[in-house]
Amino acid sequence: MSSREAAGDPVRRRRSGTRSVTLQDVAAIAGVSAQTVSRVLRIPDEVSPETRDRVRTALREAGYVPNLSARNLASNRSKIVATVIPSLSASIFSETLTGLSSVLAPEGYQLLLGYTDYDDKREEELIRSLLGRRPDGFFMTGALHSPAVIKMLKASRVPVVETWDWIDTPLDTLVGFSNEDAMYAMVSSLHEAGYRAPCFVGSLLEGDHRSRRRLDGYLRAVGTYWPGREPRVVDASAYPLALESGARLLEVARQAHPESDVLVFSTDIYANGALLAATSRGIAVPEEIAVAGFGDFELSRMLRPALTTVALPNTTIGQEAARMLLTRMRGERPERTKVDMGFEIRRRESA
Amino acid sequence: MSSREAAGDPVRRRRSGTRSVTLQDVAAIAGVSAQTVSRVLRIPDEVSPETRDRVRTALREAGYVPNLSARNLASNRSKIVATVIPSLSASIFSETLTGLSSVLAPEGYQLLLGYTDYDDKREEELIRSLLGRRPDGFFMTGALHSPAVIKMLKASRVPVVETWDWIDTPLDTLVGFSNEDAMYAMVSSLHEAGYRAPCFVGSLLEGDHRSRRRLDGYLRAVGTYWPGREPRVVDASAYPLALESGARLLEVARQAHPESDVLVFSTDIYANGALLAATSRGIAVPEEIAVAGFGDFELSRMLRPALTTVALPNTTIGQEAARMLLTRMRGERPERTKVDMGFEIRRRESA
DNA sequence: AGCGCTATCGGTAGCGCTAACAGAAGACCT
DNA sequence: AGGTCTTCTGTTAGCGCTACCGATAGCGCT
Repeated sequence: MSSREAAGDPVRRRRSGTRSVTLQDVAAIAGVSAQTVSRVLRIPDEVSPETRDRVRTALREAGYVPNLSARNLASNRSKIVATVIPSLSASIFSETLTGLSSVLAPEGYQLLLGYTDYDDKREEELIRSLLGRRPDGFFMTGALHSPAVIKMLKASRVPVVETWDWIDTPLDTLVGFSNEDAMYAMVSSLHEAGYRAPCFVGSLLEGDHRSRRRLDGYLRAVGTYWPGREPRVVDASAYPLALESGARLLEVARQAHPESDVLVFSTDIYANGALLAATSRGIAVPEEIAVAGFGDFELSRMLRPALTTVALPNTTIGQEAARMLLTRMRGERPERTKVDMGFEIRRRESA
Repeated sequence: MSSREAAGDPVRRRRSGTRSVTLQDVAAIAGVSAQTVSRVLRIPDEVSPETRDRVRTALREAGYVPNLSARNLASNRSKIVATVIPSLSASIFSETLTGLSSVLAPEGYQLLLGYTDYDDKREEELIRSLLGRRPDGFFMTGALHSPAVIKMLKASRVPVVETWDWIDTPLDTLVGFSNEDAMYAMVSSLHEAGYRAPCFVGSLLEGDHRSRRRLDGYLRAVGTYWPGREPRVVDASAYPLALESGARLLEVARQAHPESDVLVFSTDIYANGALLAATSRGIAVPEEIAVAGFGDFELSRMLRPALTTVALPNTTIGQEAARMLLTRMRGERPERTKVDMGFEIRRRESA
């Protein structure tokens, strides 16, 4: 202001700024106030058609791109959904992400992605940094979290949807299925098919909660069908999530429990790797050893023998979770805060 | 309102705000100014040890989570790298993302992810919305973009790294390889191995630029080794990127060009699907028909026969691109703005 | 004692936007 | 005619943070 020329003139601060086009610039071109431009962007119906057109022309002419940080700060809404997955490379989650994004993107939400690498400590840091963006919603893979995580999320009052698991009291909402029941059902199915010596092969990694829940289901099934029997278990924690590991684990399992008649893997990746290795080495599946998986990847039904496995609602979990979040983000209460998406045993040739 | 009773009392505006802990709150607890708290977070060395400890205690006690939107607005840095990939489900890019993130995360950068589904129009909208967050850097898959995209990115003055392709004049920096040369090399290798009737099978989709470049390489090779010969090409655009499609395309290609002795697929996904289908149907590979792929997925070397394919620097592209961005985001000029990560022909049993 | 320096802290303006209010102009009603 | 209501636009005050500048105290040195 020129009124500050006088003696006690306060210092004139200059900040670099974005040096990109602002609402003010557009307003100047269109000959209206910044507020009106803002309205054209957010609630065009409340602006008269003539001004609206004029402003829109100015917007195009100036090449305006709204600064969402500023919008976020002023409106207290970020249009961001923070998304926590265990790993980028596990293709299984990418289907869930696709489902999630396909529902959220049309509503103008962006996904801010982070992965934990199955490490609880990393999850904690990740969530802290994601919370910094003040997301409108939180998508979590898994439903077992450290007290620190729970505390942070509760304190933030952000709508949260937990997925891919099943617990009694979710943080906020839950869209998933019971890994334990699914594995139990798998072993039941194998028992029914006549198998008598199953061996569980899966990650017992600290941070891989879903794999542990599958183990729980396996243990419970063994308790039911072979009471008193020491369960056969092979820990796969040391093996990366890759087909190659499945090949190795086939060896390890047959060494550790030669009497096993079926290997029950905690994921299709291992199972398919084992299947491929068995074929290469001339081990007959399912005659010599049967194989079962978890996840029903596309490869699982393409291989010969095709893999017996548990089909999971990969994509639909993402879509349903997105709908749940949308409801919560509108401030409404969904009819049900827990949705069981179920699972399905797929009996094929491998077992 | 009771607060406005007084005569000249200026209107007292109340905004809801985040209602979460702010710097002010922490400052009040620690008995210092907000500015000092801010310094403890950003440049702790400039604060005396005693105050620093006091502030840190207060930060913990209050459960402070910085509002990055506000920080972004004030500092004009977002610590966000916008990341554009064609598809979430193409596992091949997830490796690149892992590489990217593994280098950027330790530096405090978050990935804001978007995917285009191989659609140029969607890419444009996506980039506009990503730019709204004022990212510090831009990671692009591919190097061929619409004029509108180029204009927006140039205007934003954000460091950009294009990847997975090779062109003369990148927008800013480029970390990739030549899809055309790679495919040319593959066909050369097949020619050298004695194949005489190759057939290209791949997406000719408008937005799938990399696949088209592979076709270009194929066409050039045919021109070199079989001058005058009409190139055999099967358009796979209508088939989703899945193993199942490979099975179908095997049929289609053998129908369309029965005399082909080798099918050259634009991606390992199709190629592996074809391989699996051939095995199921008793078609001998490579005797009856040989198969070559592009990408070298893990499955490709696990199958029997193992797939002859082109190995690409999936993960290292991400890492190198991240380093490139870091340099540019520091405002420095990298020694080279174009880095060729190369490729490698992997001769295996399928061809 | 006075000077210049550094280390440490606080005050203030402003980043670009929107919520909340205010006001003008016309439409409509009694 | 006067009042009320609606439609449209502008003004103002923040949102939570950091850049920028100043102020103060303490230090070593002449």
